[in-house]
Amino acid sequence: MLTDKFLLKRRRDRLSAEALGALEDALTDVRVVPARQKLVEEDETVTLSTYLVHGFLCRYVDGRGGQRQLVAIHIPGDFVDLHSFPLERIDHQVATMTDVTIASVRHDALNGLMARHPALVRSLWFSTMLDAAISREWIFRLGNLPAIGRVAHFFCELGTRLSIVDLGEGSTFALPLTQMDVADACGLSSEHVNRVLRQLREAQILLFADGRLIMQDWDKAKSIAQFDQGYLYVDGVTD
Amino acid sequence: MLTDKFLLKRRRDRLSAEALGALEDALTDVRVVPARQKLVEEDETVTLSTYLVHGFLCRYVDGRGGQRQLVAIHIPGDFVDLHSFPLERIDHQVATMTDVTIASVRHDALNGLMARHPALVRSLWFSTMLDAAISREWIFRLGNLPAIGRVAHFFCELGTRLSIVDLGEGSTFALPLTQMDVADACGLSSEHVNRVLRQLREAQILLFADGRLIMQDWDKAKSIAQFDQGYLYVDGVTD
DNA sequence: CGTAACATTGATTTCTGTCAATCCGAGTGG
DNA sequence: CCACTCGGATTGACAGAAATCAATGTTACG
Repeated sequence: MLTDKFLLKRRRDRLSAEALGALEDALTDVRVVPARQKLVEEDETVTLSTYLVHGFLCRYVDGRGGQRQLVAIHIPGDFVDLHSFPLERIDHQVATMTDVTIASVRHDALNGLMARHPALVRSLWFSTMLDAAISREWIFRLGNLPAIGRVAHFFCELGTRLSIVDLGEGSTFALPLTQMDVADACGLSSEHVNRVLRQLREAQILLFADGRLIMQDWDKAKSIAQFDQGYLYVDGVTD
Repeated sequence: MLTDKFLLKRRRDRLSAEALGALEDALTDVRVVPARQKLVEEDETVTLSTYLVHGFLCRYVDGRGGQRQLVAIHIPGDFVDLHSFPLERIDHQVATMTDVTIASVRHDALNGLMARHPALVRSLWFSTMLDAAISREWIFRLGNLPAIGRVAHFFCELGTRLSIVDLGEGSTFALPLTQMDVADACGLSSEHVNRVLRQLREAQILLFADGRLIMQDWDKAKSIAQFDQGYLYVDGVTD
C-alpha cells in the first residue's frame, strides 16, 4: 500500500480502515521522478498535493545571492505539500533530492473524501501541524545552536523520523544527501559542515558519508544538539 | 466584536456571517492578562485555544543555556495556539509580551462548531497554515540573512502584519517590545541588535524606540531584508 | 582517460558574541 | 522632593565562530 507509512506511529489508529482505504484510492498518478528536479514552483496555484512513497524530497526558499535555505525535508510517508490544500498557492519551491516515487491527490478529491470521512480532516490537519512543529524546531536550531549543534540536531531529527517509519537498520540510515544539502538546511557553508562532520566523526558521535548516516552515540548527539523528540509527536512518547 | 480582525484581508469573506457569528459566540472567558506571564507551558495537554484580541503575545522554545528562541509573535486577530487543537499537546511555551486581552475557545466547542459550519474548518486550518508559512520565513531569516537583514526582515513582517489588521498609522506602529525580544526572535545578542538598530536609524531606514516602530524607507528595508510579503497571503497580493 | 561533482583542508577575513562599563528613565520609598 | 534602584539601552574592547577564498583530493561515470 502506498499509504503504509502515513502517520505511522502518529495516531494512525485514529483512522478507520475505510478512511485510510479511501485516501489510498484517491492517490493517483503514481510516478517516479529523477533526483534534483523541481516539482512545484513558488507562487504556483496548486490543485493537487504530493505524497512521498520512496526517496527524499525538500522544500526551500531562494535567497537573493543564489543561496538556498531548506525549510523542510521529506521522507517516505510524508505528505509533501498538503499545506497547499488550504493555502491554494505555495510560497516556496519543492524539489526532489534523490530519485523518488510520488503519488498525487487532487484537491477536489480531498474535499469529497473529507466530507465522507470526517476523521480524515483531523488526520490531515494533524499531518500539516507536524510539519509546522518541525519548522519551529528548525527555527530553534538555526537561532540558538552553534554549527556543531545544528548539524547534530539535523541528523538526530532525520534519524528519529526515519526510525519512526521503519527505515534504517539499528543506528544506520540510508540518507543520500550531499554536504551541501546539509549546509543549506543548517544555514552554514558547505566547508564548515565538512569541518563539523570531521569533529563529530572524530568524537565517535556520528558518521555521515557515502549517503549513509550512522549514529554511533545517540546520547552525546542528543546532548550536543539539545535534541528532544517531543516535537515529533510519536505515539506514547512525551519525553 | 472580538473576531473583528480574524483573517482580516485573508479570505475572511469565505466565512458566512453565521459561521463567524458562531465562532464569536464560542469565544468565552474574555480576560486581561498582564505583560510577561506564561499562558501555556510546554508539554501541557491542551483543551482550549487562545484568541488574541489586544496586545502582543509570543511563543518560544527554551535552550539549555537559558537562551530563549521565539518561534512566533502574535498580534491582535491571531489565534495563538490553534495548532494545539489537532496536536492536543504543545511543544513550546506561550507567554504575553504586553498586557493582553484574550478569549478562549474550548476544543470540544470547536468540534461542534466545525460539524455545523464546514467552511469554518477550512478557515481555521488556513489560519494555522498561515502561521506555518510565517515559520518557514523565519527559517529563511535565521538561516540566510546577516544580522541587519534579520532585524529588518523582522520589522518588515510585523509592520506588514499590523497594517493588515489596521493597526498603526501610516508607517508608524505601536510595537512595545524590548531589544531583547527582537534579539530572541532573530537569534542575535541584544547588544548586537542595538548596534544594528543604530545602523538602520542612521541610514534613515527604520526607527525602533519607545515601543514604536517607524518605517522610514520601506523600499530600502525590504531590500536589505529580502522581504516579499507573498508568504503572508494577503487577499489579491501575489507579489 | 578526462571531466564533473563532491569532499577536504588551510589561510585569512568578517561578523557576531561576550564581557564590562555607563547611561537613562520610570518608579519607589524615605 | 530627592536619592535609590532596576530594567532596558548604549557603547567599547576583545575573543571566537564561521564565511570566504583558494587549492587539492577523490570518485563515479561517460
